[in-house]
Amino acid sequence: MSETPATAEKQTYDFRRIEERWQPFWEQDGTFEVDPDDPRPKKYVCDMFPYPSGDLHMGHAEAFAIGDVPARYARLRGYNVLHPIGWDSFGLPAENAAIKNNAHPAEWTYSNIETQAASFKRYAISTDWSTRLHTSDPVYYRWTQWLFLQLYNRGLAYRKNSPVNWCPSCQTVLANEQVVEGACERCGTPVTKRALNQWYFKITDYADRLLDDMDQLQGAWPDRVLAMQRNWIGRSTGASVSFAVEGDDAEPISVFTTRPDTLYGVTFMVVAADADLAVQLVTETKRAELETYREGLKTVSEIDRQSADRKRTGVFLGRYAVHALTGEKLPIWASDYVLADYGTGAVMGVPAHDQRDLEFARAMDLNVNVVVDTGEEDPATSGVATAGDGIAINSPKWQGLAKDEAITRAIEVLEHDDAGTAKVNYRLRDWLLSRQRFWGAPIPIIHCRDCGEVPVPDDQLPVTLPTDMRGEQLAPKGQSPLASNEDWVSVDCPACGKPATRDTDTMDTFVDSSWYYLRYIAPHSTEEIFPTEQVNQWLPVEQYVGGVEHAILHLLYSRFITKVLHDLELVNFTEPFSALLNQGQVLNGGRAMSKSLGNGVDLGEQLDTYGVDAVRLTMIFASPPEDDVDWADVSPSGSAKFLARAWRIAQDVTSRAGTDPSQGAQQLRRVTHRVIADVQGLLEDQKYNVVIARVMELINAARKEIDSGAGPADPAVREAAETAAQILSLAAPYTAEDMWAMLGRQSSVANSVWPDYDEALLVQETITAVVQVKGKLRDKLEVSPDISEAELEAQALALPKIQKYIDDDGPVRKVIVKAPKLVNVVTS
RNA sequence: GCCCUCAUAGUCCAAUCGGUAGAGACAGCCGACUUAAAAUCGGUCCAGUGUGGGUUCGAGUCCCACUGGGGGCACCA
Repeated sequence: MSETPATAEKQTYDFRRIEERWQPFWEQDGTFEVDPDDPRPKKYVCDMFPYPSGDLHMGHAEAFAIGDVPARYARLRGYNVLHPIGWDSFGLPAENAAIKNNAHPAEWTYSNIETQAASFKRYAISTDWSTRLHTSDPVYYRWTQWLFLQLYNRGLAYRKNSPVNWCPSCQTVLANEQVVEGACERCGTPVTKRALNQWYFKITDYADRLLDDMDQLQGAWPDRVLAMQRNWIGRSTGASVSFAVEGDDAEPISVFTTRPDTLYGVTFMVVAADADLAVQLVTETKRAELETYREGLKTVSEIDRQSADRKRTGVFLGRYAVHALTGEKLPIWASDYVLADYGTGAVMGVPAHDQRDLEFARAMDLNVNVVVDTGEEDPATSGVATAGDGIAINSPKWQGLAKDEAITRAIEVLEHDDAGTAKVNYRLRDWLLSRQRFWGAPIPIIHCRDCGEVPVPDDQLPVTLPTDMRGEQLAPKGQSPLASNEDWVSVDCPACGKPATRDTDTMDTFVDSSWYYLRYIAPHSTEEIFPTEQVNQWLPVEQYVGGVEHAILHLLYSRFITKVLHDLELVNFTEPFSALLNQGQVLNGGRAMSKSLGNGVDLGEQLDTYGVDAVRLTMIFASPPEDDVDWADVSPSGSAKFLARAWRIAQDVTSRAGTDPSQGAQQLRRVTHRVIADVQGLLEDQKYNVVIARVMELINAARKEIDSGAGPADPAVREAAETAAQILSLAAPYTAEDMWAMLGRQSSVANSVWPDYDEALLVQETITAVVQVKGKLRDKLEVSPDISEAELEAQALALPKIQKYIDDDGPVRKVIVKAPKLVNVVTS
């Protein structure tokens, strides 16, 4: 903390020395701890918490460097900042490691967490470590279980038997969101279907609100994320239509259609072959055929089933439906091209105007009735269904109407005849949350022979995982390893006291992560899930930062849970994250880093070679935060060079701390204040890369002033150096802190006061006005910034060059003047 | 097929309201310092904004069409 007199011997910038000096300082000083009684306005900046898979990698380095910028800036602007950290510490990799190493998943998990925590401290994230939470701690998952029971009590958690996505490798079910192109998101194994009794959250009840509340997020969340969620929810409007079924006791079949105007074109009905409905409808003579068909489907992978050029297959069920309007007989078929879990699992076949139906009709030799004239070739001969707009034909009750009017009319007719109604349908399915694995929060339900499903009473929570299961005992067997632990499974029924069994499934880890941002407010509370009053003060999260890979899963689930909590009156807001920033990926050579490509870059090595600050600065400077960073295109050594250059400016300053800058070199002061003003706007706009460019500009200007201007003693140089240290503290905390100390200011720079810029210094003494003739630049003028339009026009027209153009091009038709920057002379 | 998004020097990227295409950096080249090199300092080269139209006095910026890259959804009736 020397005064660095001009005569003192200069040190060189040594990032290792600086890191070793300041990391312990921040920890002892409690620089980033949150005081709950702090009266200043609150700001909550949150990074998506990491999964503890080994040590931190380049992706973490980018995400957390970016997230730290708004957190640190809010601090400098005088906010009481909450910037917490935790771990998403349940999940399959821990279990796989445990099986391999004959250990308990907790060992691998908590050891990795410690490694990551140490790396985070080295990486100097401005975090309050007392907020730290782990979703695998009983003190946390007790409340995950409590949350489950709240949903259960509201009828939002239920069990149903239905065909589900099954990953044969992970030996567990998968949510729809976890199936990517027919394969398991985690391991890439083709997913198959299996009928299982599973737990679901009724997220579909919230489909409308999840969609409509996106209006609040417009502009504050990336467009593509909103688009993806909209896509995923997939609202489509149309009608439900009921078709009577021939036979004594047959229930009518209800279908959903977006094209009720094509009703007269229905020539057959199709039900999903894997749905119960098919079994109910089939006649005895066809039963065996249907069973054979259904058996065959089980072996077909999702990828094959979805391939477009597959042949249409199906079984006639031997039964007929009755057309709702014409009374015509319609054969009922079962096929795998109809999905059991969308709509009602049945469709009306309109081969003329739906490609899938047409292909099916051609394969099964069914009639094709054209009822919309689109001016295209007859689908029956072309093989191409005409799905576009057109005029209704062969449709007595809406003959001649255009598509939209025909749809409206068709719904009126259906409602009048009691045969159907307007209907909205969603692509979104209920959230399948049970997993047949060990390392997750057990579902707090007890199954009793007499009482059925019984929730675990509140005072018996948490239902903890056994701590003595390890290695092979955890191997996947198609049901949870917990099922084989009889001591754990056997329990007295809380309702009747008789012997009963625990539910042996565990919850999807997305349940854990759907509410952790609320828990950060009081991570150690054993009394309640979170303190509502304080949560309402801190939340919604003002800036949420994380990767776009969570655009649907985590973010949709969190939005859903927040709405449920709102309905339970536990929070007073309906959206958890007011603003979202998706940082890009870190690539190397144009591609994601991966072992198989051998292009991985080790974060630890980068930190050892260039220092923490240089790596952080590189991440931020490389590109706008939402763009990818290609490590092959950037220069951490260049960043290190710049940091040394900035650091030397602070070292060169010879004026004393507290020196009044007002008499300092005006030119440098103008730069400094311009930079402060610009940087504020850039930070608001999340253009963090440009912020760094501005500090570089400031450092360059200060260097010039020291070497060939007013010299190191000038107060403007100190002002520039202090400003640079403050801005740099957002991205390069070690260097900034050391500069701040060298400048004789009290640490920490992280809690310093952001400088006010002086408006007067932003005003230029003269400004360069451009003079155009017909929009082309022809001359320039140095003018006062407050010149009048008339004066500027007069000066511009008087310029000899401009006169010459006027003479050549003909008379002046119009002069556009935008004082003080531009004159455009329009000649004819 | 539908939807979102991007395209500016060799490279990564800037450019409030439509108003001088360049703030910053990497790489390159030249110079100063040095016995030499490194480090440092200074200087310098480099595009008319993917293509074609349109609006305008004026377009990187707004509109339309197309091309190319990235991403999402897709047998969803």
